[in-house]
Amino acid sequence: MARKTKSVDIAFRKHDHGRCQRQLLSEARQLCEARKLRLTSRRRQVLEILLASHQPMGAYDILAELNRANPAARIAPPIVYRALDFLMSEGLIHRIESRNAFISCVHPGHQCTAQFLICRDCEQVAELEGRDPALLVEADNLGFAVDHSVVEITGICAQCQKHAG
Amino acid sequence: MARKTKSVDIAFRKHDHGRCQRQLLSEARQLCEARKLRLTSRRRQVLEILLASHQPMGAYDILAELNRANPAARIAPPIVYRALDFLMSEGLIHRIESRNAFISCVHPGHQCTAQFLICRDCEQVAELEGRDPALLVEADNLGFAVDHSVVEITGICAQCQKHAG
DNA sequence: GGCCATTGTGTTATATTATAACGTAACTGA
DNA sequence: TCAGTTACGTTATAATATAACACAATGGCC
Ligand SMILES: [Zn+2]
Ligand SMILES: [Zn+2]
Ligand SMILES: [Zn+2]
Ligand SMILES: [Zn+2]
Repeated sequence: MARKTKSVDIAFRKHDHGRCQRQLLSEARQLCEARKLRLTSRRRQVLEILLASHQPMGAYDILAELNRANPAARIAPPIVYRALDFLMSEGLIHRIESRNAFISCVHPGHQCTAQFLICRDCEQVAELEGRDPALLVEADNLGFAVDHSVVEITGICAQCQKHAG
Repeated sequence: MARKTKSVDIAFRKHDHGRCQRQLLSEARQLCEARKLRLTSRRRQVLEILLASHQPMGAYDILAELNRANPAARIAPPIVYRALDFLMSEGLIHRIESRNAFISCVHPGHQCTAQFLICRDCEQVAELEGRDPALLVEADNLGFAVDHSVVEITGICAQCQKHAG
């Protein structure tokens, strides 16, 4: 099997993130159009805030950003959580359970099982594709019907190891 | 490789849980003695509350149990969280990140990477042993130094599928 | 266009989960 | 018994998330 690192480690490599951002937003638009869903302006705002980086953000950080962008409005938590629920349900963002945080998906619509490498130094998160075969076989042996999986690996990314070493 | 299901699916099978409980408490005692650690009465109380079932419990549920057992005391959250931190640091319990809950470890001291199957119907949690080779290879390719992993699979266990079907 | 059903938004209040900060008690080793 | 350390207790508060309800926008239908 050839090694695929194309979209795997984007967060940990230098890349044209402006392009990356526009690309992902455009994919989100297309995906919603195809599914007859409304990517409303609030939802788009929240998505754009998450697309601004490959780092996870807490709901209240997103809330603060929203309120900075709309100084007149005084937006409250439920608005953010509802937008996040929508974006998660469509696979446009993911929740990082071990951080109570949210992050934009780097391959929206793939319906893959998301897996994350989380650097506890630089706080960047890389999203990997694929499933864990061994674990699913084991689940199968137990007659367990898988629904959703959370795979989050914490450690130190290559970049931060260099800086420290 | 032979299939090992010995301790893998204990939470999803009938077993003598009284015995299971006593066994795990005894292992915890031995482990703390070996490591010159103090399994104080508070810590033991919290562990025993978690050992009472193979279901995850929230910190405040544990707190309520503690206060039920000690009606005179009025125990406060930090006491519970400190006991939980101790028990986690020694691998006697695990945190279920996707539930903000805690569960007793079924093979304390193994230093394994814990992996969980979580039934969203009966709420039981089975702890599997082992690591995900594919994912770790990928982490390695990226020069990522793994520290800690969270693997939580949600779905419906065999038992609950039967009841529903 | 007017109507209805549905979906999305805004608002207030509150629930749930977790920690900071600080003082006291218990244990440990000399 | 004393000092150093670890664990416990207490108060207050931070951080995360949701309930409940009113109103607005949208979309299909006539
Ligand atoms: Zn990018
Ligand atoms: Zn994704
Ligand atoms: Zn048992
Ligand atoms: Zn374990």
